[in-house]
Amino acid sequence: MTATRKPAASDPPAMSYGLLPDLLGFHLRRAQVALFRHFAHSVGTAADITPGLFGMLQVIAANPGLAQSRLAEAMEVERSTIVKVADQLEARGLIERVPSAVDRRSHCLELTETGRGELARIEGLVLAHEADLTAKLTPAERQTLTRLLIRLAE
Amino acid sequence: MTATRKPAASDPPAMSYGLLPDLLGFHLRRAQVALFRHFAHSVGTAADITPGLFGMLQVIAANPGLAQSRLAEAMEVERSTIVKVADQLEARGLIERVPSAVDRRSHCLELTETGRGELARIEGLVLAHEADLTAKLTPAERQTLTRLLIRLAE
DNA sequence: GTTTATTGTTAGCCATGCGAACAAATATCC
DNA sequence: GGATATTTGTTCGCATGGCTAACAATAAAC
Repeated sequence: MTATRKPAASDPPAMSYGLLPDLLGFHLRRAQVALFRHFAHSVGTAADITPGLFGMLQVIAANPGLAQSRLAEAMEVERSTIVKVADQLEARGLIERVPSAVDRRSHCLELTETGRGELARIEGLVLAHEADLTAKLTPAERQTLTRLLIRLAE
Repeated sequence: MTATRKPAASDPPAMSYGLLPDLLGFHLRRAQVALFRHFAHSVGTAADITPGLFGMLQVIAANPGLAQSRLAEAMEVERSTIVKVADQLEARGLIERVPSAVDRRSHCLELTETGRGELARIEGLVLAHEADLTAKLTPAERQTLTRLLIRLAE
């Protein structure tokens, strides 16, 4: 006698995902959705920010005076996409568009004082979120995962 | 004497990503963008389909007669999102909404003959895309990556 | 038989992204 | 030096993909 029980008529019909479990993209997507949800719950409730905007802020903070076009290249999006992002961050007082001293076409993105403070606060939340999320993995596994993702992406 | 050369004025100023490289979400996103691009180039050009729609088709094919609400649960999206997806797939002749025999509210999603043929063709393209994409990894690494992603997502 | 829940649908909204077109400013090239 | 290209930020329109809220029809629960 096996451990499998007789299926009852009331059983939810077992769901099949077909080929999907064999595809990396399926698991990549699920992991990302899980991460987004976790971010929204742990960081988003306390700071009104998304992973995307946080990434932009990080790069702006790490490269003072960055022109919008450079940011676009770094984030691998179009220049026109950056306009909206900069509008948002500027409207919230986190960054400023400072006219470049050497090129009158370009705007240098700079964190404001408010922006610096907010970013420091958000970084704490993000690091806590990261620690919480990866608590399921050992440090070695975490590193392995990161490395494999990098190799996949390049 | 080290191997570092004297930075010239014409050098592109080295870009920093701040904290981002320490965050799993950053690498997850990059990997996904890379995968989407690869999918678009290898599958999308030959079949006019996206990873999302392909996933829906897979689940419909693997669960004949699935009601829209069940599909929504399986894909973890809202019922209303499925309406648009089903509209698209139906407009393209790949699936049909068959009225349920036992519940006059629900529509059972079924592949059409065309849909079956198309899906078979697309599956070939997707598997080739997958093989190509993961050629950078050994089979063991591929499996490790999948397992770690699953553990992260649950 | 009345109330509650589920199903599919519509409508409107938001976020993220792209592409095309544009004017201003800068580079390049004879 | 002056014509021609290129770069920069911007706007506008569009597409995708997702959400919520409301609704009518139907089914289930009490």
